[in-house]
Amino acid sequence: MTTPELPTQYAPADVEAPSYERWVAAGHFGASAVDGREPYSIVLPPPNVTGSLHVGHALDHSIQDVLTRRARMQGNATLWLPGMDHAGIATQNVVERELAKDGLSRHDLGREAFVNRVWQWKEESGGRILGQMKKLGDGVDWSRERFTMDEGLSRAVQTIFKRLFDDGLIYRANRIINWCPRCLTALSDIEVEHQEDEGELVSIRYGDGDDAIVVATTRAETMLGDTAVAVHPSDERYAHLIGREVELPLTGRRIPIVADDHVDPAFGTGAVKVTPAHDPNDFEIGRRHDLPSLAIMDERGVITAHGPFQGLDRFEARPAVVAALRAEGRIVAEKRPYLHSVGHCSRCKTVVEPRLSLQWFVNVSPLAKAAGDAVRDGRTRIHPPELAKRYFDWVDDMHDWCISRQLWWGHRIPVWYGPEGEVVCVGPDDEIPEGYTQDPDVLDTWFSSGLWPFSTLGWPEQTDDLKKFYPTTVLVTGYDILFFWVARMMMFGLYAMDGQPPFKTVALHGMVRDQFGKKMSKSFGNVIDPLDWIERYGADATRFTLLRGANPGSDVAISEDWAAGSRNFCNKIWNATRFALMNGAVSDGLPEELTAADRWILSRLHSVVSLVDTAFDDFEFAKISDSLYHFAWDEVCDWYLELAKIQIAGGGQVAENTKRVLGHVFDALLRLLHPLIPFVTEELWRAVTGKESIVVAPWPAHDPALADPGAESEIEAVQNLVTEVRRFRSDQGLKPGQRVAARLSLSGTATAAHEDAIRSLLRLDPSGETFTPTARLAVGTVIVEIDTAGAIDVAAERKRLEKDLAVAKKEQAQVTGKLGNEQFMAKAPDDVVAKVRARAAQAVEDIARLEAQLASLPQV
RNA sequence: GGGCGGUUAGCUCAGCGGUAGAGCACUCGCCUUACAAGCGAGGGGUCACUGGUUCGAACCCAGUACCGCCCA
Repeated sequence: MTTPELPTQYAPADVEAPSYERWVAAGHFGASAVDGREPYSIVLPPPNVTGSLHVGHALDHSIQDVLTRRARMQGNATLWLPGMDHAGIATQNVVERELAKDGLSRHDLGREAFVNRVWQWKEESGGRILGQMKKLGDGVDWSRERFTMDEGLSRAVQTIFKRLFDDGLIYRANRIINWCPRCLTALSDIEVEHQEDEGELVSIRYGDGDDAIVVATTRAETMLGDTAVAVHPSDERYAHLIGREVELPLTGRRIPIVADDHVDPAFGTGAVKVTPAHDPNDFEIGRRHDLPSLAIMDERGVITAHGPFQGLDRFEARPAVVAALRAEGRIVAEKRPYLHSVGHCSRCKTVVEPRLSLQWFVNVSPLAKAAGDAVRDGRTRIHPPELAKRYFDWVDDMHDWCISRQLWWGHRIPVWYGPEGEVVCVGPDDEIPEGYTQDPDVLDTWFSSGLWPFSTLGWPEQTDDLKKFYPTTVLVTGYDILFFWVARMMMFGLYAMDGQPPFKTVALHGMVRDQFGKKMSKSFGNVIDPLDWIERYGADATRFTLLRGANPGSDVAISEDWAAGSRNFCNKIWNATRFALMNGAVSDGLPEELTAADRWILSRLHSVVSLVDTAFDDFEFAKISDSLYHFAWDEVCDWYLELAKIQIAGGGQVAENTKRVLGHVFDALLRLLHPLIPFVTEELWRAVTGKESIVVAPWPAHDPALADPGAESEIEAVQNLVTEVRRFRSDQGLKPGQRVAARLSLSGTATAAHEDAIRSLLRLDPSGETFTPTARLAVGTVIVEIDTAGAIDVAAERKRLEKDLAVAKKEQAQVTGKLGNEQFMAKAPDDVVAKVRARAAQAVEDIARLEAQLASLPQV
């Protein structure tokens, strides 16, 4: 490409899709198990096939893309493996809603037809996500795309189920589980969201006279299923009642009063009703006292107990029961509203009903212990480390995991029942015994996504992929699913892979929030669609905005303004590179002879490479983005390009050399930026180098030999001088373009060799024969005399000088205070004392200079 | 109730023992031929509060207040 083809504004839409297609076609993202280089592997946390990518995914994917793009440039055998999970409940819900539009339920279709219907939906919905990933620029290996319901992954599910079953770690039991009466399935503990809801607390008197006992409840309707009242064994108020029976109102049943250690005597009246079939704690009490469990609701939460309440929904039954009790004079107290914690289905927000039912469970204790130990002994590192505690709290106190779901969409439980009640767990290659029927339930989606880091690599076969890429290098995900998902992968990975954890590092990021740090929510109307931003600002700008705010483990606030800022940055890079190309920048190695400006920018480049490399070690994407942003904009664009203009304008060998330095700097800068903003850098880098793709270019090497403190201080001195004089010009109302005559006394200072550059940057003409300065500036030891071509604004100048003088005097006071402090002089380290001494000297000099300048101002 | 994190410029956040920083927003001046998605200059902070440690604290320690998150 030749320069004139680059327009003055970067147009992401023209560049993104073609670049992405070219990358994929060239096979740049493909990984190979026979690649002899160091492996670097990441498995993408699979998005739900039902959903679409939101801005949180955009952050998660951007981070993984940055890591893998850099790893690839560093010469690793790099794998980023994409895929989706089947999201059992969510997907089934979506398809059932579709059916409901036609007045159909899944039962009308039957299991097989329904599942086929879901597969159809999966094709549609999954395709949308893939398209979104391409728009973001995700450099994933599409040839390895996986889906949790694929044949291979299903085989993995069945294999591990059988192995756990045979090891006695999977069992079936009648337990109180979390039940969603709308989804009609069991849920695990973590699929229940607790929130403070307004309810009621009703105190009910059971029994009469001496036998009367008052219990308090937020769920009055469950009293229909009470089979006891419990009190604490040492509670003297009730000692005389223990072992006796009391009549349960409305039912006429007589129930025992039992003593149980788990009753809190300080809560309410100290007596609690016991409903073993509808409350997990009561279930335990029931077990300890051998109480019957009386179920009073069906799977939809409708009362089945005989009597006037039969057929009422649980929420209709509640006031009805209270009213009936009140009519009998049994309501002793009522508190309304009463704030208490209520569990909701994380999928549909329905209030969860504890329900006694027969379900499959994983005995997690040995698995969870191994998962904790792997982090404790450093085989897996959680980053940032503060979040490891949350992980430990969870795995060290994990309850058995209910894995059966009463759904049709998912991996069916590989257990078959014989006519005589035989139970057989069937492995993928086992034969199913004649006449047996399969368990109707499917497995929790997390059961299959827990296998993701190795099932996607071909497990249970010992594939080359598995050998090459497991354990994966790093897992990138939000801290919110540390125990939903990460802990499960740890448990299964360690179990299936002989104690090898699935990842060397777990890098956690935060949630994406709006510009005020508020959570994004549809009802609040502050949701940002990443695809919308990609269209309006470009994929690079979208990514850069997210990455620039991404500090390890902490939330990321973003706003439209910042996306515009990122777009501006991309445009800046675009134009700067365009300028370099217009001036003949070539990247074919550095010249022998370098100017101070050249050595300065190379020194700065070297130091930013080192800074970026260090930040990568700790996943400090904000720091990476920020240092590159400032290096590119403040140092390359604002100063080096301006200095290079002068060097090129001078012609000769220096001009030729400058073109090569420009080429070198932009080549390196674009490569450093590429993982963050892949599209614009690809387009520009191809133009600068004429090579095929930056995707496979090497990551810039950190070269300490380029460090040049001498050049740095020389150019800094030039910058200081130029800034000071610009400030004077601005205060004096001189237009930026207006040329004025000046006399510079630079000899003996660090700026001595740069008069041409200084004059050019400041638009100062040489002082001629008739030069008569109207203003005299002292910047350090440099004297600048200027003919401002008119009367100078004395008031403005006085104000400026007085301000500077006040600052200098404050500094002097502070610093001399320190030097006069014996303790400080005795105890502070030498280098600090030396620094303070230097500051003191500087302050004295500044004050003298500023006072002299003030004195020389004409009196008004 | 238990735990974790936070409180620094108008907003979002860096800084974590030795001269308070960035982006955006704001003010002023500029279409200075790479870029107005830009250039130059500028204003703005008792670093939540109270004690302590230290020659020295935004930074370390203790407590208080408020905010957020996780778990029960």
